[in-house]
Amino acid sequence: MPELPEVEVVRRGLVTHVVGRRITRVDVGRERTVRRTSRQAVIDGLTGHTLTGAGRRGKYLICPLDSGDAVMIHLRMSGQLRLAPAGSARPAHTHVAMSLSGGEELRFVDPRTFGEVVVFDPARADLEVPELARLGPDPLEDGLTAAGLQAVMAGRARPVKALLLDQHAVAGLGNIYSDEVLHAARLRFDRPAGSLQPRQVADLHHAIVEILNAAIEAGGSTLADAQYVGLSGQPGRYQHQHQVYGREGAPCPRCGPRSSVTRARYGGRSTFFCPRCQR
DNA sequence: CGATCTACCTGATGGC
DNA sequence: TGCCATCAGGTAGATC
Repeated sequence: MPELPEVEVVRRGLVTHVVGRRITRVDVGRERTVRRTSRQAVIDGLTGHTLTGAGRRGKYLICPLDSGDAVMIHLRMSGQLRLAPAGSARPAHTHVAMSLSGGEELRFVDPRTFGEVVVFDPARADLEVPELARLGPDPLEDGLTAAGLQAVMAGRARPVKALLLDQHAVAGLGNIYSDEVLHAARLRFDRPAGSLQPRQVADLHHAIVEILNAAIEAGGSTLADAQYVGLSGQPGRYQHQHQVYGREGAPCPRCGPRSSVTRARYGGRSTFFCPRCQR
């Protein structure tokens, strides 16, 4: 599932392959993908225009257009952006297809249709994409510091994992990376956030930055369901470095055979941790 | 404020 | 072979 590293890999792909190329034609299949506005608004907002950049905040892609508008793309659970030769067979669940000058097509493919494509006026962002303003700091884009993380955690009774997953607290972590980060920082998912010692917050901050950067370097994580691949269809490689996520029953990489990775249910989702070294 | 639940949606997988 | 239940999880919103 796309979290910050996967979205960042896609963003970089857009910078390399899409920014600066004119969108000559737009097809919108399923209306649900453009539900925020309308089919026509997305077609009109993109056709004949060019992405002048590609930005990211948390898991949101935000690309300015030469019209003065911007396009926001959120992959949610199963969305993919794929670049392919024009005229090649479109994958199932291709909901938006943008023909680019130069003969390729940028496709938004999303089996579960949770994802979104929105063209909006940045001057009206508060009205049209209000969630962007509510995002917490992006650990990489906004230079989140240990002190900044401390401010997020301080005095909170909520489990530390709940805060890591809360995009209003910190933007970009999802279920996979929050489990990995907590393992690296030796913290249990259900530790009250406010109970962390300054040293532990510093460790957590360090783990967040290190793991997100390492995952980006590795091209993101592609799980068995292959829900995430990059712009050119390339899978990520960071799943091979996962220490706990999806590894129930395996020996803890830090404790060895003395402890095995345990799966718990937290907030309706799977949580993987080592009961020995995470406290 | 927060905990918990639900909705949204499809595909893969496991049990029988 | 099919059928049904379950799981995957990002985010918003309702409810207590």
